[in-house]
Amino acid sequence: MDVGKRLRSRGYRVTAQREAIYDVLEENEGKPLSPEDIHAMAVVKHTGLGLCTVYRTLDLFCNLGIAFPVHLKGGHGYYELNSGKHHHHMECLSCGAVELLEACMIDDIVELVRDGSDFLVTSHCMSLFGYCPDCLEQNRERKG
Amino acid sequence: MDVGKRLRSRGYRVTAQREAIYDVLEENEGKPLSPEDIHAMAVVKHTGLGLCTVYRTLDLFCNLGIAFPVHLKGGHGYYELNSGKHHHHMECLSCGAVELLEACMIDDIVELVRDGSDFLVTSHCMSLFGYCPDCLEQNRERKG
DNA sequence: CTCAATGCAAACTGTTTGCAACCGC
DNA sequence: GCGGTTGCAAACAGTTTGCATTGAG
Repeated sequence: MDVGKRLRSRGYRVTAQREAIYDVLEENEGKPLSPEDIHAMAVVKHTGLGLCTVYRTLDLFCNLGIAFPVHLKGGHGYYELNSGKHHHHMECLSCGAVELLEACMIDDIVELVRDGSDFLVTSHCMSLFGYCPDCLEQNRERKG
Repeated sequence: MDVGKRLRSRGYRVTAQREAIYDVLEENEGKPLSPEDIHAMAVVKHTGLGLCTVYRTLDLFCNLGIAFPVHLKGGHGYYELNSGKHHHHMECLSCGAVELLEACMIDDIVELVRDGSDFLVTSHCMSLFGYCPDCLEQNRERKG
């Protein structure tokens, strides 16, 4: 769907900057880009575009469901003792509680990848996001 | 195994700071901590401990396989056009190339989670890391 | 014409680095 | 005592914010 419509229908203004940024995203569909990447490409389409506008626009696009963040290596650093056991995490969006997740389908996925491409997978990360029991309970109380 | 041994056997020195940091990690096994979290807890065990030492030690611990980074929400921001299609990524550790990965076992995992805990999963992220075909090829040439 | 959106520069946060003092081996 | 390790402060990178100006509706 047209960005202009999606912005206007939600009460946001359609500016040349936002269209330039959207175009860059569209031209690079399926390829993660940093704000700086996006700025570098979008500034060609709209001279004078500021980097902070890129940040603000990406934030808006994410809130509107137009874009979404991708979490690759190099995120904010959290560390954990390497107990040797393989596991993942579930993070509560509300309170930040993290629950351990023993389940891991990674072997199945790696197998699928092996059949479908020549990428050699050596490690991975996966996190689930949602709400922990405590927050769900509190939310229930507040409503009821 | 004892940290002291693991450090010494690799030629690194065993210091009170490193032991304090290791202790904090061990006491919080299974729980992701930020360098600041770790510093706050370790400075109690070793007064005067600097935050930069925490960073250096965590880096060392990761290289030695003693600790490992966990990638939760809030990492370096990459963005992508929301095409509505669900997918993941494979990132090449050598050149940074990113390959799209259609395979997703998330439904199976979510089901497992539903059976095993009361966490409500609303979203997730998963990335595989390894080497892309080009880098594997170049590496082969360099060796042969 | 009004107020959302922008560009700039400055502020802020998380992380890294240069260097002299320190201390494990 | 040698050289790896530390703490400090300053540097750095990525992101956010305050404010006057601009421009979409």
